[in-house]
Amino acid sequence: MEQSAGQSAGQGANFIEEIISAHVAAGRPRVVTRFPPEPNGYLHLGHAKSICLNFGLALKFSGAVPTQCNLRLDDTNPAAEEDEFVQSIKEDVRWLGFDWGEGLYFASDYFEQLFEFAVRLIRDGKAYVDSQTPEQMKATRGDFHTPGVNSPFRDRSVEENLDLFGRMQAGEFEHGAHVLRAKIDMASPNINFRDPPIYRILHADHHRTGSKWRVYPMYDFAHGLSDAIEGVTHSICTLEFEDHRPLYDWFLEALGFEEGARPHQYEFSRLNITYTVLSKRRLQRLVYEGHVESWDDPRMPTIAGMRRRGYPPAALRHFCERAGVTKNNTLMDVGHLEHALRETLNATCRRAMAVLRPLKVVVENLPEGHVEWLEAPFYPAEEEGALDLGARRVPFTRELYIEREDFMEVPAKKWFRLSVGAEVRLRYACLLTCHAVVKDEGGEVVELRCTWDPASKGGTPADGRKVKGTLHWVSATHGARADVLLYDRLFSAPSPGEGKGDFLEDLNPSSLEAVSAVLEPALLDVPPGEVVQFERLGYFCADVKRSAPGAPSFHRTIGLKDSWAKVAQG
RNA sequence: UCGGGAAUCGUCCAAUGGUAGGACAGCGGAUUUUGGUUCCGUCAAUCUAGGUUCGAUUCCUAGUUCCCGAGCCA
Repeated sequence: MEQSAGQSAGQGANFIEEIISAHVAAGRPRVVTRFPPEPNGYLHLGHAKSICLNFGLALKFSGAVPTQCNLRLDDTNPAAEEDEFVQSIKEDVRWLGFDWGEGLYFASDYFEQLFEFAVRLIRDGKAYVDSQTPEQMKATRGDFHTPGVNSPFRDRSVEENLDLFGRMQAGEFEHGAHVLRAKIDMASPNINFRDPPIYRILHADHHRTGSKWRVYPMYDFAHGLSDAIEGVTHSICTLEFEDHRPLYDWFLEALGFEEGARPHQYEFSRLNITYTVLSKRRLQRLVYEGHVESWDDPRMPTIAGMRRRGYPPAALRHFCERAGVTKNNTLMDVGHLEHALRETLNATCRRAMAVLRPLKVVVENLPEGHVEWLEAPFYPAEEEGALDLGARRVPFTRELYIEREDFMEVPAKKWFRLSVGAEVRLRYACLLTCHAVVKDEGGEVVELRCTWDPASKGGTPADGRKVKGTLHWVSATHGARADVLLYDRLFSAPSPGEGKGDFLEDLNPSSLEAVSAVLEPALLDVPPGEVVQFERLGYFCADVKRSAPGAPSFHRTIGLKDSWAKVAQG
């Protein structure tokens, strides 16, 4: 969040920063933004981008003028909104690393004022109660090619409108009987101007105002006015609201908010990422139809899901920062996200060894019952002067496990892992040569007979001979058996549902696989929520939900880059 | 084709009349007790056609393609 304090946006500033820079340069006294989610679902990566943008802007310009970014829950539709979502939203924004200070608001805080604003519009002849049925309204709205026609109720008197609106709120009418509409222009080429509804009857209790209200304001009416009430200067939203902007301005104008002191709306394009879905509707289906366990299923692109998966907040922030802010239609390669993830994890995670698919190795020239505790650092010494952040001891015994895929009976070309007659290094331990395989009745390799070179203890041979392959391993006698969950992308198509009827047809059937792994002893101390690199495999997170004290339950956050896989493919 | 938007390497983002640059991905190499990391190198783009200009990604004209909009959702 360092960057020159916004005096001049400078090179690489996005278009919104440039606009704000110009405003600040022209003497605007403050910058106020807001993040306005509707509490009817969990926040996802698309929201993260908006959060980083809005809160990031307040941070960026704080050196130039007083700034603030509010968190406003846009709770104007009690039918869908729940307090559970309010809590998760607050938690997610905080976890991402942002602070709304005193600026926690609810659109429902303004219901009283909003109602008064509506009454004012009626008094000014700028709003009326329409008593057409929803079907009639739809039919008289016209379409892209034909203008709408005026409602027969359009010219009701102010008194009648006031009376009806009051009785709507008094609960005298059923949902759908009447609606309050702004009186604008039924022939406008912008359909949002064709007398948009601004208040509807909803006999639903609200999570904060209870049963007080029987009419609730619509988005177009409530949003801009809430911005104005809060003193928001820059109201940032996504592109689909672009042609709502004239309406946003219309309400502010109609209610006398002076140009120059009122908020303005700016739009940027929403985030799309390959192999995932980021629409609230689709995420709801995944949860409610049971395709995932919950909103925080580690395969979900929700912030809660990604947190549980093992994403550090910095990875999300870096990703959003690099994704940029424009009005282009984009589909970002998920590789950008994965890169931000690995980059962050690589810099912070401890290393340890675990074997996902164990194959037994017997070190024949080691005595039965032999145990030697070898020291292994938690962090690789990448550079000179790198901090030594501790080490653990790993038991070396006669019977070990290595990764099944690290042995090949008939070695492929460029294979420098284990095969009969080949020598490899066991990381931190020694050089090891395989002499024979033991197979079961089915002909499957179940055990390798090997010998170690005692003059290579620690992994460095006395004669300095080169060994290309280094394998991870775990003692068969000291290793702990544990189920490890391997998550993969939720969808197998870059654009789920594209060209198909339903995005669910592209669900990846193997997005979750459980393996019975063997963990080195030090892994048993990993606290829930921590991510550790299992060397040569990837980053694994001790799940906050499934772990028990002293018995972490790991899942894969993301694998390491695997250039051998490419070589092997040819 | 009614209105509103957008078009730059495979992907994302810069360049605001003066050498089209960065990141991700890819490819090649060096280093490496993780086929990881790191480092070096390399491939690769201005939607099209006209025009203005010494010079156009940028300005003008015409076209093309894509996205959004007809909830009492947000």
